[in-house]
Amino acid sequence: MNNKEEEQDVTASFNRNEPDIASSSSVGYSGYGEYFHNKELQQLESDVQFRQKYQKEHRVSNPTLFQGCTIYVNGRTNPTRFQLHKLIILHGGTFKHYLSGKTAVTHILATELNASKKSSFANFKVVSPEWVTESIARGKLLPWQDFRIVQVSRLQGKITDFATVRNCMDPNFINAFFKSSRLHHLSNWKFQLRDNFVKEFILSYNDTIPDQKYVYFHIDFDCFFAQVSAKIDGKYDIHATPIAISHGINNSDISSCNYVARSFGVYNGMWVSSALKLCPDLKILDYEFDEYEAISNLFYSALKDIGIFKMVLPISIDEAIGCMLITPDITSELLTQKCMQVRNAVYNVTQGYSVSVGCGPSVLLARLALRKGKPNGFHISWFDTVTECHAFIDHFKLKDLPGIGYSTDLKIKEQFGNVQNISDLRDLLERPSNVSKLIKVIGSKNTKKLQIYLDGKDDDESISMVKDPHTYFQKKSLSVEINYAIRFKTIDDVDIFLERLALHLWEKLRDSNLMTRQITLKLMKRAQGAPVDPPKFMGMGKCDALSKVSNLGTNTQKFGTIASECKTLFRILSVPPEEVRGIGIQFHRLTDSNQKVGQKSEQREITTDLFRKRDHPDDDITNEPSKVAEPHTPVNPTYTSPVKNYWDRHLKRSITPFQYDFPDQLDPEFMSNLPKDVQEEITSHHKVVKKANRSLRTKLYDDPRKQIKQTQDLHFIHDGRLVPQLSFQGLSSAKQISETLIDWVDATVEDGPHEKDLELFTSYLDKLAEQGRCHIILHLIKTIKNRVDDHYNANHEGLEQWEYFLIRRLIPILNKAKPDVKFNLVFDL
DNA sequence: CAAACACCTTAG
DNA sequence: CATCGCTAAGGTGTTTG
Repeated sequence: MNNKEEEQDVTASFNRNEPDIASSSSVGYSGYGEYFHNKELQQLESDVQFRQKYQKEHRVSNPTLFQGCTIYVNGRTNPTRFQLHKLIILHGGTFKHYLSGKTAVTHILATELNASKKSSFANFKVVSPEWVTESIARGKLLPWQDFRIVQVSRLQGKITDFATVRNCMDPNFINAFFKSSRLHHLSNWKFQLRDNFVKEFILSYNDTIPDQKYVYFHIDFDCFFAQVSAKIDGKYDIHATPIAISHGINNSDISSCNYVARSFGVYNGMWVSSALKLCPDLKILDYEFDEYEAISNLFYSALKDIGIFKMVLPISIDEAIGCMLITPDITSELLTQKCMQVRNAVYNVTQGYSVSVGCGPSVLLARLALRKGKPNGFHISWFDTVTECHAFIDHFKLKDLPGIGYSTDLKIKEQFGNVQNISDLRDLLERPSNVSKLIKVIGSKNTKKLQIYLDGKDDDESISMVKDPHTYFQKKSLSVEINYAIRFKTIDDVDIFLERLALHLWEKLRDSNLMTRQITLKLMKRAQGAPVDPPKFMGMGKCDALSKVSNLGTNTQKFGTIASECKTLFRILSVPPEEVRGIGIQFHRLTDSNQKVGQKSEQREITTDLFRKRDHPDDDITNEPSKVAEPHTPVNPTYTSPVKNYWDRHLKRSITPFQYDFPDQLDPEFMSNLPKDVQEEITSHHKVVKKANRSLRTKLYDDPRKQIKQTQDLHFIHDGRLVPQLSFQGLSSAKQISETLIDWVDATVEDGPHEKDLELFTSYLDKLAEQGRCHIILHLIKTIKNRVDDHYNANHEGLEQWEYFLIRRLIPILNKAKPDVKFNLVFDL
């Protein structure tokens, strides 16, 4: 099995030998139990057949390694369950797909066990998959005890059971929440699938793809969660019992329900309480996230192994688009055959899960066909005439079109009255006046997209997904948000939580080898008049969404910078902590951190020499969070932060660009009357607020010494032309500007300069650069550099920021302005 | 008038 | 006891400079 070719060969023959039993609902069985029993027998038989065939083809004798072992694989493993299945049966073992059968399982393979699995598997030999691979490698059955999965809680060291996590200030809250959040899982799975796609794409498509035409197959599980959870639960017939997946019993979302339940009017997204009114017999089952992932892996490997797709585009955990190269001999018979082949392959590889397939000449038509094919079937939208195509599209509802959601649907109906089917919209848009009305309501791009869809064609986004999937699936932003169970009492709570949330996102940034240059903080604020306790337990209720971006001016992967920026942004948004119902952080404008700054261009490498004597790292990549905030334990239950009181006192007057008028200096008398720990609390808080408030603009205008003299519109002669005299902060003489810069550096050695000021200053230099006035730029940079050097012994964080600013933004301006100038000019500084 | 920004919408 | 309302991307309208 060490041989790569042999391994591939195994995969191919493994699939060929699966019994062809997937002719959808026509499988004859009288009850679930019997079906289950038959299914298992068939599987056993096929395993044995496969083993025999393999032995014959490869002339190997009867394997005995795992003889007598009946093995079940739990959760996500490496190698995958699919691969382990092959390994086990090829070496004489028996593979069990379910634990619910009568035959005793001798071993369970798992990488980790959660608390509930730990207790339910207590009487089994639970081992890691290495037991299988190592045994095969050594050619003998190794003692299972050496591969025993001891305790997961020891491995993870965290209590992530939501029931034991008291509230959002619990250090394990974020983990506990995400572990149970279906939406988090959906997003995360998508992230992984896209990531894998991009990685595989580089390997398998490094040759440029010719401008190919495809036939698209949109493949989607029928009520995925419901199917999988029902199979795990094992008690109900998915075709006879109404089933829904949800956490709770009352105001809890139904994430997936089967078609029996839908026949009662139940739908996804409905609360359990209302669903039960429609369908009192509805069975509510739990999520089985590990199993969803395992089945999805089988699903994707099945799609790749069929061999009819040039490319399989990941849409989600249970949904993919297969792209088949178009050939001249395409017939509807051929497409029919391919659809059935896909359905059978998935059914067999996943051991009994049904998918539906939609097939068409565009991504859009494949999607609409899928809708028609559901459930447990397929449909092909292949038309000879435009009229036929229009007729097909016309009978769908507006909301069936991708991109038309609840809100857009409503807007269109409000504008045009009751537009039921797409045909109604087609008729409306015959008149140009209606087209402009539609543009007013949903915008020009959306209108254009709709018009393209009316012809059964793909919009630009779908085209770019298909033509340039590598770019399309590349990550452009990273974010995290939690809008559930968020309840804060003090600004301190917020800071601690923000730090944890930032840590979560920072880890993703680090793991993806990325740096960010722009951070957004997003808050959900309890809407005016909304009840403090919303109908849904711990829910966010009706909220207003607020957000604020911050440009860092440099690419960073520094946890400290990121966390402190988030805290600053929170203060700028000025939402009282107790009104916060949701909180999120986003990173935008990402760059690759592997691409070492110095490598990129000769210029940068040389410019870093400017500061070489300081022996500083030349990028922002060193960044381990020094310590993760631990929760402050309240002194007593009625404890309210003195920071909040202090804050409230200054909340009344609001005159600055920011909503808070915070004193520049802390009142010493006020401070000295406070206990020491409270003093510290205020000082640290004050520091962050100071940064939020600090802006060179406001500061300078407030400062009477720096009252701006109105400069006359003088012009300097440069390069034989008249150029307008530039000014920075209303100051125009070089001397005045230098003084300002020195003050600026002095004022910001501790906390670093404010981004707004940096931008202001850079744009001033840019203008100078445009005019080729390098000597002035040089002079100004030199002024800053000298002043920063003067402060060097102070060892403040702000100095670092100044350095980065000089290297990253000022020197490039200089280089750009005079590319022919030798770099020793820079050294003349 | 382009870029930046805040906010909205969608999908699964 | 309840309950686990995420996240990336594209669009729109307004402000800014």
